[in-house]
Parts: sequence; C-alpha cells; structure tokens
Amino acid sequence: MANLTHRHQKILQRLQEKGYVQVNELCQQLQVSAVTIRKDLKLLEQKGLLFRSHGGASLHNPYINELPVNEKEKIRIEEKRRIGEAAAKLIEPDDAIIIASGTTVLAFARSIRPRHHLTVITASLNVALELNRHPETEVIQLPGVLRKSSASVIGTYAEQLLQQFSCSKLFLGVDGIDPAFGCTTTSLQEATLNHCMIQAARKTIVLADSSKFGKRGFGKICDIDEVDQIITDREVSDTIVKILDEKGVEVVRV
Amino acid sequence: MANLTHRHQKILQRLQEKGYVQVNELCQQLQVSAVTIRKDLKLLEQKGLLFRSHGGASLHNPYINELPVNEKEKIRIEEKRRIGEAAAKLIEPDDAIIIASGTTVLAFARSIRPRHHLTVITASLNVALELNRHPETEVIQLPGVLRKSSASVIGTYAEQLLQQFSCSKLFLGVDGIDPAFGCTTTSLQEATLNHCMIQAARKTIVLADSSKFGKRGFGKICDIDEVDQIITDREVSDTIVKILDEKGVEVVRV
DNA sequence: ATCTGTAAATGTAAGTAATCGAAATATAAA
DNA sequence: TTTATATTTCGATTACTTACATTTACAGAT
Repeated sequence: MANLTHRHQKILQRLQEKGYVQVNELCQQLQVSAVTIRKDLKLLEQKGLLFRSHGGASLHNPYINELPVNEKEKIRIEEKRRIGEAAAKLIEPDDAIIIASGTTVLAFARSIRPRHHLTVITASLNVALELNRHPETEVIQLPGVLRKSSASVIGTYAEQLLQQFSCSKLFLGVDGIDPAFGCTTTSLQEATLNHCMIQAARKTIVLADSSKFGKRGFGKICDIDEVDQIITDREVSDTIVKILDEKGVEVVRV
Repeated sequence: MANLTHRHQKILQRLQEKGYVQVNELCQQLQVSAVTIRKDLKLLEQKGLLFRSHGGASLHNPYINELPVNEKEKIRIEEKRRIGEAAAKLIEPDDAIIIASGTTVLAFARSIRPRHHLTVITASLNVALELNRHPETEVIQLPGVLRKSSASVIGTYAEQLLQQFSCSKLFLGVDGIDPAFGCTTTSLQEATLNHCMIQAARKTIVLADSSKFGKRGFGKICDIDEVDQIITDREVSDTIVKILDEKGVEVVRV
C-alpha cells in the first residue's frame, strides 16, 4: 500500500532502471503530492542513495565522473607525487626508458632528477618538455596525431617507431586495474599504443593510485600478468595485493 | 530530459570526446538558447571543469605557460608578431601545412585562428601544444631527439616520416638568408630536417625578420631559389628585395 | 468498546528561489 | 564599419521551502 518504505523502494527501483527520476513523474505514479516526493528524495539523498537535482534526482553524481585533465591532476595529487618519487628511484645509470602519458606519469617525470645519462622515449609532449630541462637526459619524442585532451600522440606512426627500440623499463599510467580483466584506459588507440610500449620494454612498471583498482576503462591494454610491477598508494587492500602477487605482479605501496 | 544537470553532463561528455565545444553547436544539440548554454559554461568554468573561450569552451590545459622564454624570443617580438599575422592570412580552408621550428614560427602559430579544418605537421613541441588548443586543427607531431635549446625534434625518424606526406605549404624559420649562399640555420641536423620539409611541401614560405638577411648560419638548408616566398619586416632594403625578386623569390614586407 | 493524546505521515498554501528565454545593450573579432 | 558573440535585465514559469493543517495509527485511559 501507500507506505513510506514502499515508496522509497519504488523510487530506487525506477532510479536503477532509468538512472534518473522526476518529481512530477513520481507524484503521479505514486499518487502522492510533490512535497512528499521531495521529502522522500531528501531522505534518500541523506542516506547517500541518490543525488538531488532541480526537478528530480539521479543515481550518480554528475560532476565527479569525467573530470578533465586539470581537475584530474588536482585529485590525489599527493599520492601521485609519492608514487612518482618512488618510481624515480627505480631509474638506474644509463637506463633507456619509455614513459607513456597521463597525469600520474607526468608527476613521475617531474620527480626525475637524473644524475647520470638517461634516455627517455615518450608519447606525451608534456613529459618530453619536462625532461628536456635536464642536460643529462636525451628525450625522444614519438610521432603521431595529438590528442586534444591529453596532449599526447597516438596512432600507427608511433607504434611502428616503437618496434625499433628495446628499452629496459616502461613506466605506464592506466585508468583501470582489474586482476581478472587486466589494465585498461579510456581510449582504444591509446591502449594499442600502450601495448606496443609493453613489447618494446623488458620490464613494465604501472603507476596508479588506489582509485584505479577494480575499475575497467574502455580500451584494454594488457592482461595483468604482462605487468611486472605496480607502484600505488597505501589504500590498496591486502586482499588485492595478495591476488596480484599470486599472478606474479609485485605491488609496491608508498 | 530538459534538465540543467543533464545538459552539464552532455557538455562535459562532449568536451571529453572532442576537447572542445561550441555554443552554437550545443544550442542545437540540447535544444536550448545560447544564453542558457553560456550560463552553463560559466557555471562549469567556476567549478573548474572547463575553460571558457570566445564561441565555446575547451579543456585547454595551461601548460603553454611553460614555454622556454629565452632571450631569443624577446628580441624583435613586435616584428615577429606582425610577420606571424601576415603568414596566418595565407592559410586556406582545409590546408595541410608544415610548420618548422624556432621563435618566429611559434609567433606565427600563435597568430593562427583557424575557422576551417586545418592539418598541421610540426617538429616543434611548442607549436604543437599551441595549435592543439584549436578544435578544428589536427596536429601531427614529428618524432625524434629533442633539442635542448628549441624544444623541437631532429633526426632521421622525422625525415623518414616526412616522406609520407605532401603538404600545400611549409612555413620555415631560418637563422640566415644570403641571396648567394641560400638559407641557413645553426645546426646541421636541423638544416637536414628543414630540407626534407621543403621536399614534402609544394610551396616554401620563409618567415624571417630583417636581422637575418645577409647572414650565414652553419648548416645550409637550401639554395635561395628553392624558396617561394619570404615574409619579413619593412627594414629590409629595396636592393635585397630586388635581388631576391630576380631569383624568383617573392618578398612580402609587413 | 469508546474516547483521547501523541507522533508520524502527508497535504495545503504562501512565499522564495531557480531556471530559462527574449530583448536590449555591450564587447570582441573580422 | 559589419558581424558574431557576450552580458544584462526582466518577466514568465517551474520548482523548492517553510509553516501549519489535516489525517492516520496506535497506545493508554475510561
């Protein structure tokens, strides 16, 4: 019957189906006044079960999902700095490394203070410019079409050129790490290029803060066993670390 | 569906895909007035989710500030700006152009405000980042070893890749123009790459302020008759212009 | 069984705020 | 200049909040 909990169930059910509900709509369907619906939505919002907006409510926070690069960079900035610092310590004298693209590896590039000769191959223009400041570092820029959002190259030119190199380490940033599905990123072309990078390097080191775990992006880069090492922050659970360890992936938490 | 939050989501989604959105475009797609779209963009800008620009908005990351501001750039800055503006007017709809490297062509890149589709191939990372802001422009970055002083690539990778393109125009910056000896630059490798660019373009346009005339750099790029047009400032003497004219080079003084 | 008080649930009404577009004005680009 | 884009102002519409009234359910008293 016309019960409060009953209404809440209906509202949440509808929300699951459509991702969005409207106050007007619900009035009619549930045969109650708009004020009541608003009170319901307020309660459900307080419980964190939905997000209120003018005229209705939605299941997901519309603003937290797809933040642009600048904003993305501000998020978990401290974690990324620590991850970058830790990764920078892995660089050895006369290394030749590949650096992919993304905000995490840019933080890494900023942490590199080479004291010996270092060769870097990168797809990211920002990483290239950052490392070009160091006199001991030779930077090789990969070619290709520039992505608007990330200022890094993609495409077959880069993939072909990568075949001519063999580097000691690849430092890779990803959008999602799923022990079952592997590593993913938002764009398919970026994923393809990243996979070519893996093949051009003897060791693959993934840099990813804890928010990336359990997520899946659109484009699959590789299976998890193709990764040698993951550097992340302390918020990653022991359970995940154990699963990854069993698959032969070393996880470093900083 | 006519909801504010929905619109914001759509706008952000589109931004993520294309890196740029236009007010006009969004009006039609979302079936609201331009005023409303502007209000939306204003709100999203305040949230730090995008950057507003005339006629639209972009994700434009302000890394452009990190350009190497060496003394080279400061000198003859006004002349270079005027030369750049004049050169920008030569761009036609659906052009595919090559932009070399140097401070003069960077000034040129900043003057480009494309209204039609434009494809740009460049060796300079700064030019690439600058043009990456424009939604209508497809930027192709050439590969190679990064030069410390100019943040542009050199080397055989770029030379080989250039063989795969045929562009309508090349915009070239040089260090010296000598009617008898030809065009020169400081580095031999840069000269070689520049010559490959000339071969990949149907028309070669040299951008050079008056101080470059009569000088010779170390590396020879080409003979003077390989140049179709030179854009320079008014301080170049009539005598030189006449000599160049006889060799089939059109000189534009701005 | 029938009152009666209390609290929760819901509705009504009145005032407040948000949304949005039209027109006028201002500003920037060509 | 002309043209395109921005901003401002205003009014209409819709949604929201608040305060208070009504209903309902139920416990305890009569």
